[in-house]
Amino acid sequence: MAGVPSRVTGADVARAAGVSQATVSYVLSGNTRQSIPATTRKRILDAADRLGYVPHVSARALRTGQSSVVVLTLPVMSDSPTMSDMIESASAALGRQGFTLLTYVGGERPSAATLLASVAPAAVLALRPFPATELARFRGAGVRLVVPYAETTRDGGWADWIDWGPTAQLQVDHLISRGRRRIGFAASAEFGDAPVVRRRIATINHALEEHGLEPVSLRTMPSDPAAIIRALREWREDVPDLDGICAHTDSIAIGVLYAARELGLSVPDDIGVVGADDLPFSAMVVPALTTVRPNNLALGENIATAVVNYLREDRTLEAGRNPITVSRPVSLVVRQSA
Amino acid sequence: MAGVPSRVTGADVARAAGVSQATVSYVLSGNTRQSIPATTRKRILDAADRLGYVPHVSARALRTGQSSVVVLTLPVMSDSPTMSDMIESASAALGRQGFTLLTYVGGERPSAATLLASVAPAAVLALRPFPATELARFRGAGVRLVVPYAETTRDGGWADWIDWGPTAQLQVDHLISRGRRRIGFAASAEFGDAPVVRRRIATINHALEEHGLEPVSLRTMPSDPAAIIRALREWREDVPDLDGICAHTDSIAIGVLYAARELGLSVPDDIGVVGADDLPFSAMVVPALTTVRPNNLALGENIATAVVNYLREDRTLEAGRNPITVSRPVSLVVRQSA
DNA sequence: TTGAAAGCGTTACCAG
DNA sequence: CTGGTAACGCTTTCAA
Repeated sequence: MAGVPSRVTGADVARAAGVSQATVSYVLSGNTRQSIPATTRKRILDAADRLGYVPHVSARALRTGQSSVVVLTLPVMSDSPTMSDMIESASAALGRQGFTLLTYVGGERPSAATLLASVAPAAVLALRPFPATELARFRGAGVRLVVPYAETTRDGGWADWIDWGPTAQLQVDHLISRGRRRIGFAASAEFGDAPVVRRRIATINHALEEHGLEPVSLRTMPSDPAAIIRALREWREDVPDLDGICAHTDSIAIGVLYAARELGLSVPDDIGVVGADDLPFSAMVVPALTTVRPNNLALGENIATAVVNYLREDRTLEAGRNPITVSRPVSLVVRQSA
Repeated sequence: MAGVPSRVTGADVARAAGVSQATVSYVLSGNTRQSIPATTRKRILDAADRLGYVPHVSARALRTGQSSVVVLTLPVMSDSPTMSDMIESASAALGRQGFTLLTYVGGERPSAATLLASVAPAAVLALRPFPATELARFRGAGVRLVVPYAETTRDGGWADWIDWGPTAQLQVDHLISRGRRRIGFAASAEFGDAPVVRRRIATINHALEEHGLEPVSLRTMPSDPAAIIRALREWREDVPDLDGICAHTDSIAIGVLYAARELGLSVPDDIGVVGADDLPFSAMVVPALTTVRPNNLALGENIATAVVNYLREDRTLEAGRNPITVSRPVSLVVRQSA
């Protein structure tokens, strides 16, 4: 029979090294307030290594009341490289600061209970605001920071996070500078009217107003090819002078390009299209997509920095106060579609 | 001053409900071996609710030695919907069984230490085999299952996992049935010669051999548009009769389609291309991509089931033994590219 | 049916 | 500099 190889504990190491458990803890947890002679230290380190000692996280967390886990909750594991890159770089940056980023993918929003029943995160990052009741749960469980994605909710959810303004600004400015007068926003069904979307539309409208142009025409694009064609045709019927489209993502933009071609419209002559994300495909479609390229590595690092600062400052969670704002560096990539 | 709102513990609930801490534990942890009268139970539940009690996972884990966390480690947060869908459905299925799936994105492979220093997972899933030393670490930390992605490594890593055979089989069978005689495999630089890749090539070669055809011609495609064109031109020069390409992913396939168009080649007349993944874009490119569509929801559920069964059976980790094999249901989607 | 109490593996105070 | 030892919050055995 296999038999569970019972765990090597600090006491085992102490016995092997001929010291007390306390001394082992001082050495292995890197406590600097207690000086330990090099020879004792080495004896302990050797013994720990030989025995294959692995500290018990739960015991440590129980004792210290601290956790090094940061959980990012996502409703779906998005398929955009933007999200991927951002997560990668945030993960690396947090790792450098001694934290571990773990991503939870679940339903609309994971209930606080689900998360708390499994890990005891130091911080929780989310794309949507949490209702006040869930915030309270987190606080009660010792979670020190919860950062929903954007905008304050009526019931006291957290405020701002990633700043989407510049993305929308670049899109609309470019279209206007190319002489477009009637701008539309092609939204994604996936995002509904999430704060992200509202923020971008607000930015666009602000720019349009400054130029004395009509407010943006909003349209949600489906994902089925035939449906996209229909949607664009109807959009053009409803807004005949529509001549510039800001797409929520490159995926949406590519769908619009496809539909335009099928409808016999010329891009960019009849209509200009600007995407957002700069997907690998976007350079290969015909016409090549003009789009907004995010610096996702920088974004991820900005997020990590903001989170770590908050945690280090030991601020407590308070709905609607001390909002975190993370800048999202972007640049315009001009190709052929606008 | 804010002041850390000290945590509500089981003792607090016991005091409020006028019972002992033990009784609280029986009720709140759903222990069935101990019967508790409905009135006492209700009193405890009410008190817990009123006080906002959240059980302390670390304390529980320390006491029970069990964890409900399953960690999936990924070298990069892949941007394919295949991976996304799979993770989503595995997460949901594991959730139904009382486990929480958390994804860790890190470097090549996270060192076991990183993971273990933060969470105490019940199981770890990975895309690449772990070296024996890391496996030992996991075992020492009480991790009950570690499942690398594919094939046994020389130093005793784990064996098989997801079965990629059928995907390759559908690709090559389709090309052969359409009269292609000289088949190539367009690989992705991202995957190098990962087990996944070797497995697929082996399957293709097996099929080719059965039909008395030459072994597959392997080529790694770059991601830069100009480089892709160059790569395809050179490939055609080296293998002039190349008339069918199995691509590792739809992304790769779309790159090939793009290069073929730029080189004045007709797809499918001069060369047939079959992708794998069935990305949303794949139906919209010209010519529309013939591809292999995975049933990712089923895949995710299969993974969850396999993991839970292992955990429930309480098997211990043993390199190279008791391999998990998860089937990956696929179907062929015939469009225009082959 | 309830409760007292023993521990799970750590950390950190305080005496030696 | 080192080592007892008291928590941390929970589960579960054993007695009442």
